[in-house]
Amino acid sequence: MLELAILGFLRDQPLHGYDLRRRVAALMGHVRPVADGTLYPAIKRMAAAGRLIRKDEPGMAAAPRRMLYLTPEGHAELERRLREPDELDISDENRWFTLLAFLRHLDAPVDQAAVLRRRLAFLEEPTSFFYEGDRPMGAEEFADPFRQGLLTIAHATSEAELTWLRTTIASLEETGARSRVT
Amino acid sequence: MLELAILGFLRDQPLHGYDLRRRVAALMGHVRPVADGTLYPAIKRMAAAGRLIRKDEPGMAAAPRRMLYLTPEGHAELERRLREPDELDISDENRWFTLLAFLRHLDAPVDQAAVLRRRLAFLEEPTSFFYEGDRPMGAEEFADPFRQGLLTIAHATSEAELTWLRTTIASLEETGARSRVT
DNA sequence: TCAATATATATCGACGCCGAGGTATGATGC
DNA sequence: GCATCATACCTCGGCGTCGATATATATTGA
Repeated sequence: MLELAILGFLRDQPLHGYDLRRRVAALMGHVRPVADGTLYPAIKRMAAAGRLIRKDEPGMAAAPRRMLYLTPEGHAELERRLREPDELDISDENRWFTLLAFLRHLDAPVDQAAVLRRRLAFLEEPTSFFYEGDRPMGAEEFADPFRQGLLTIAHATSEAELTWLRTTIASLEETGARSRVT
Repeated sequence: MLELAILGFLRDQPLHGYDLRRRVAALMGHVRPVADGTLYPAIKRMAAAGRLIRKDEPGMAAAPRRMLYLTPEGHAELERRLREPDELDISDENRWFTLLAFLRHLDAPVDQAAVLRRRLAFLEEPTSFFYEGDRPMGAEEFADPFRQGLLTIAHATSEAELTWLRTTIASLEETGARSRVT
């Protein structure tokens, strides 16, 4: 998730670690803040893997900066991660939101639509949070207001997303079809 | 998160590892499946900490089972975690949902309401996912339909939860007030 | 008869994440 | 003159998670 965000932000423009940290914090930090001890090792890992290169520059305000540039390998890796996200990227809301934040970097609308379809399929699958033996339990079955709320919120959330997904997929596929004809 | 779920499920009834695995998978596995290599070490850890004890029993269907019983220490730990969740339990949706699933085990309605208030405060905080320099960006500012969708969905989600939180807090505090008078 | 599946528990190495700590510079405020 | 803050980077130990792997039994179906 972190690596995807780094690749995505660097795709737009070169950044130094500190700036990257601020952007990542805005995107995901609300939910789960990013520690320096997570970010810098991740940068180091990705540099070692050839996905980005570091260039030293004098600092604007204080200490010297190490600007980070995405390499062609990094670019390819971003595309691969967007085009073929693994199941966790689809099911885990935090990861999914990160993916969504950079999905515009997949160039073909049909590919974007294909990713959205996977999320759609995931949300359309019937699920139950609680079981009594083998029998799934509905919201109306327990007196517990918290579990009722849990199911209510989960339902409302997925309805909102389903609506958005369906209209967006339709419009993307229309765009894709038109461009094939042209 | 896993430990909270284990404590919560065992609070209702003794379970063996395999059964626990199924219940945990239903609650959280939809989003992020629980591996055996995560569950069993967690059980072992908690047994070592005195929060549960294991008793061998012949298996119903096959291999022998190790039934898990919550100890008074485990019971106290569950209560502590429910009463004083850390910030991540409040902000991370997956953790929050887990907490919500077992919040009924806090006996005082005022304590339950206090926890909901923390989530309410978190959701009421204004946040922005993206920044242009220092300026937060609204949904209408980017052409990117995916980032627009991201903000739209996040907004719809939190509206649904806010509504539920406000009504539930009100009713819990009314109950609490009534019981103090009685 | 043999394979697959469900039940049932457990370990191990690899790896990523986190919090704490450390270093250095320039601007701001008292 | 000095402390504090924001900028800017980095390491390390500890710990939890994961995937692979191992073991054993009973049932179901080819």
